[in-house]
Amino acid sequence: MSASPDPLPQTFFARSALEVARDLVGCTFLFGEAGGRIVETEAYRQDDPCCHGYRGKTDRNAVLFGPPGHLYVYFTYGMHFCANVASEEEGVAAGVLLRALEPEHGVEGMVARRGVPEPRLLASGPARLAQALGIGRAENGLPVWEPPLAILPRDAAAPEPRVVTTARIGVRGGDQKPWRFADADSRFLSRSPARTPILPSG
DNA sequence: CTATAGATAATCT
DNA sequence: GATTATCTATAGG
Repeated sequence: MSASPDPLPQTFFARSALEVARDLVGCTFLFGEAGGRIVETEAYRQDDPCCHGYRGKTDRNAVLFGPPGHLYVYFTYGMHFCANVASEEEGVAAGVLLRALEPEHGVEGMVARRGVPEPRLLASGPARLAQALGIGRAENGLPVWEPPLAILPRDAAAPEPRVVTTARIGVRGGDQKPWRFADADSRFLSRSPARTPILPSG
C-alpha cells in the first residue's frame, strides 16, 4: 500500500526561484531509475549578474527563459554538465541549480556512471549529480513532471528539513547573495555550510 | 583538514 | 582570445 505520490506539477515551479529552491530541499529528484533526496540547491534570477540569463537570451540559455518546470542543462569547464529547473514565468530567466542529492534509487548505476564507489562522492556537487544520473545535452528542455523525470514532494509525515542559507558557491564577480539552500543535517552536501557565510533561514 | 593547479571545450566578446 | 554556476589529484599543515 505504498503508492508513490504524484510528481510536483508545473505550477510548483511558477514562483520565485528563491521559494522554489528552498522548497525543493527534501524533495526527491528522479531521472529514470536513478535519483534521491535533494539536499542542496541554489537560486538564480534574471536581475543577478551571476544568472546565465542576465545578459539576455541565447541558444544556450533559452530554456531558462521558457516556461517553468523544464530542465535547463548546461555544459561548462569543457567537461561538466549541470542541471537546473526553470522557474518563475515564461519570458523571465530564472532557475534553481540542483547541487547535491542523497543517493537513494539506482545507486548501482550511479556508481557505474561516476566511476567511484563512495556514496558521498556520487552526487555531492552539481556536475557530479548530473553525471551520476546520466543527465546531458539530450535532457535539456525536458519537463520535470513527466517521465523519465519526476520530482516527488517531501513525505508529509517526516520532520521538515532544517534548511540553512549560505552564499552561492563558485560564482564570480557581482555580489554575494545568500541564495544557496542546504539541509543542515545532511552529510551529502557539496561543501559544509560552516565553510560559507551562514544566514539564518526561516 | 585546507589550498592550489590543471584538465578541457562550448560559449561569448 | 577570454571566460567558465566544476572536479580531481596532489602537496602541505
